[in-house]
Amino acid sequence: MQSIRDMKSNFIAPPSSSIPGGPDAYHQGNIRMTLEDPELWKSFHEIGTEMIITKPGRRMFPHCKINLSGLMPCSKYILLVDMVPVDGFRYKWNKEKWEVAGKAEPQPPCRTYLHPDSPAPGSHWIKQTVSFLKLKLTNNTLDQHGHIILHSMHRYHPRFHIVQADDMYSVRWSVFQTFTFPETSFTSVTAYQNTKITKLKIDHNPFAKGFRDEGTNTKRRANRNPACPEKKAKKIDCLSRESDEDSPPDIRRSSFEGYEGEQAELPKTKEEEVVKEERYSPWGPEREHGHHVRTDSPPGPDAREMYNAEQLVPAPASYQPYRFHEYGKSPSPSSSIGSSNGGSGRASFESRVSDVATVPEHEASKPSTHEIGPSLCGPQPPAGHHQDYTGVLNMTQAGKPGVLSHHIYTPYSAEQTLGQWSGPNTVQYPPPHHLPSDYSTPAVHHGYHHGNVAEWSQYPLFSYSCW
DNA sequence: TCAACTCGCACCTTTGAACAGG
DNA sequence: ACCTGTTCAAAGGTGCGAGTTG
Repeated sequence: MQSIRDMKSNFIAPPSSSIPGGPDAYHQGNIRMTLEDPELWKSFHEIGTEMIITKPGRRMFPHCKINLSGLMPCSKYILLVDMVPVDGFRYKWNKEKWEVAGKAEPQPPCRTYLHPDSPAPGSHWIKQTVSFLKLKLTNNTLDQHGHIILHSMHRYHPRFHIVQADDMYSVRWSVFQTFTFPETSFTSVTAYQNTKITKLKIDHNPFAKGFRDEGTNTKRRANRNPACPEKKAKKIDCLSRESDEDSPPDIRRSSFEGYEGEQAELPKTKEEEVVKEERYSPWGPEREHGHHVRTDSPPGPDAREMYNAEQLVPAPASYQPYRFHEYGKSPSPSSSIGSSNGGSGRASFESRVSDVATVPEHEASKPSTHEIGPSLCGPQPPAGHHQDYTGVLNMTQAGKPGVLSHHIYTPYSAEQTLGQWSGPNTVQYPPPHHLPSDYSTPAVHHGYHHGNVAEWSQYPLFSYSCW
């Protein structure tokens, strides 16, 4: 596995002491996140996961499911997911393999999916698998449902963020821990390109049971079966034939241009397996240049441990510098990242100063309409007790708590308006002010009650421009 | 011409309301 | 009155394939 900072090769390697599990592991670094169904993910990843994106929104399959440990049972946490471009390219499926088809399109409004249970005490997250089943992907840039907007034929990978915060407002004072699982990377498509993926989806997704060969679906199968035109024959043929020959990893890899040369060794340990898996991942090449960072804690016996990117603010900034370098592209409309914060942000990043999520100062002083109690292990509001923080948050990063830094890094550009927040009932706030460098101000709780948890969870927590 | 995309379809699971029984 | 289990219909999630678009 790898941390976010390793996704781009031009990131300066952080001091080893900041690496999770290192001698100077951050005190919150004992939070562990493992991916559920790693084998399933792996089987998809080895072929080259594709995720359908549609206008109304499409669920992911496999779903993002994680297990958490190391959380403080009484403290509240917020869980988030966003999608990060893996690279700056657009792809096309050409003759059984993915090829680069040019530069990536300008990133659509980036959105972060907030887990419906957020915020919830650590005990809540620990006791069961956390599922992001309802997360939906869309290619509709005007989407009003809060789905995550992606471009088709681009590669993405989900990032999981866990924030210790009583509520969305105190996120400002909280430390992000960001986790990525390389095997969850995928190519967004409007129609499946690789028939192997189609087959895997049909085999494993219960909703697609009707398309299984052994299924009872006689009508449709009769339709799609032989005497079929070339195109159909090709598909069906591939389905049956490829399923027989798609086992060897090297053959699988051959589907991906530029990856044939990589050879993987059999894993000796779990961690080796992680690295190996990346190597024969069809989407691994650029990561070969990165620095693999070991996980904070040894991988669990049953689930593959993911690499903890540790304290990285969930932000496009993690890949933004890469883009700037690569394309010399103006970072606008998030250009304020570069302009308002200059290189300090990056320096902060590079120096592995931990990140603090903040809300704009003016938000912190908003009058409270719903006092939020402390995170005591006393009576907790039900998991469904949520407030409406829509449009409130603007993220930035500063120093590690207790080691506050003045390097303000604003992946969600401090100058960026929150106007991109979408969805009905969305509270529109004026553009946030520049984030203060003084973080000694105590957090102020705000209460904007929102009765509909599910509804709220659909809205982007951090809607921002990636470029 | 063709790749990417949209849409309607059939098939399936999930969900929740209604109901019965203890 | 309350709880539990069952049934059933509606809602919604799938991939397929034909048609559309640029």
